[in-house]
Amino acid sequence: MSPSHIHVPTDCRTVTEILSRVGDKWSVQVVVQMGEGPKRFNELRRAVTGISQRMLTLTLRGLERDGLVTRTVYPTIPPRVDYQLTGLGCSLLKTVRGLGDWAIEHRDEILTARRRFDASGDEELDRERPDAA
Amino acid sequence: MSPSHIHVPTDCRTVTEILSRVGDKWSVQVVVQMGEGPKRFNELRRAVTGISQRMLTLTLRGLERDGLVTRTVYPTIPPRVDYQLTGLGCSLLKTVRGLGDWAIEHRDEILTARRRFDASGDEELDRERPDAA
DNA sequence: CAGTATCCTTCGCGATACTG
DNA sequence: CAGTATCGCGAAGGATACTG
Repeated sequence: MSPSHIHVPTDCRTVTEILSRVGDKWSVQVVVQMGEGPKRFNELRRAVTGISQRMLTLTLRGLERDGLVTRTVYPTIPPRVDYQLTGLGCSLLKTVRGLGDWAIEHRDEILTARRRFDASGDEELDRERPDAA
Repeated sequence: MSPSHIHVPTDCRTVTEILSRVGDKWSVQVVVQMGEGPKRFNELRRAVTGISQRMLTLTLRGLERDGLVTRTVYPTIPPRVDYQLTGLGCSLLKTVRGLGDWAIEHRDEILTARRRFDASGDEELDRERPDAA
């Protein structure tokens, strides 16, 4: 019943905390993979290039803890575990896509700005040490 | 002229890279502060509670490098430096607010899920060591 | 297959001191 | 006021080995 439309300082920390979830190295990529439906552990591992077994486990635990994914164990041999986005997870995915689209849309602008910035830094160095060239 | 609506693998890394900007500890908070207009260095420092001088400098440099803020130096004594969002920076702020709103909206759901998860973990421990209680 | 446990490295970040 | 330079810690994350 707390008025969520009123911004109190507490919200800032909460938002930052949740943003750090999104900002961590793997969560978003894992969530995106599950967007297409339930996935098994090694299926995710192959889909998310570069992730280690350890980090996939930790990432999935974190997402499960926050109620973003469900973990379903089928006690077969060999064992089978399915991970699936919850409603909350789906809604996060949608929101995150907004950011993803922004990134793709402005990718070139950013890369260009970066090159300009780096280049202008080099110029300053050249002015300090004209004999460097 | 590259078809930005077609997803090639390269985009994933770019998106991740830009998401990590958003996910870092201070960038978003600094950007939000500048949303209300140009700000001076120490003004930002006071507004963003907990940030160190070093991190504010690094954060601002990063944002400037990516073309998200401009840095204007007034060669007065004492020196005065204004930081201001660019158009690109403003558009990022808008997008990030989407995520912020999501976080505020689902804050309680997440916290509840967390408590449930942590509690169920304790139960399992109790079952393994019934004498622990 | 789906993990857990352990070790080890890298790096983000804070604290502190100094400068134009 | 607005930085830069240096040091050190703790957490994040990778590699590897082992298990039900």
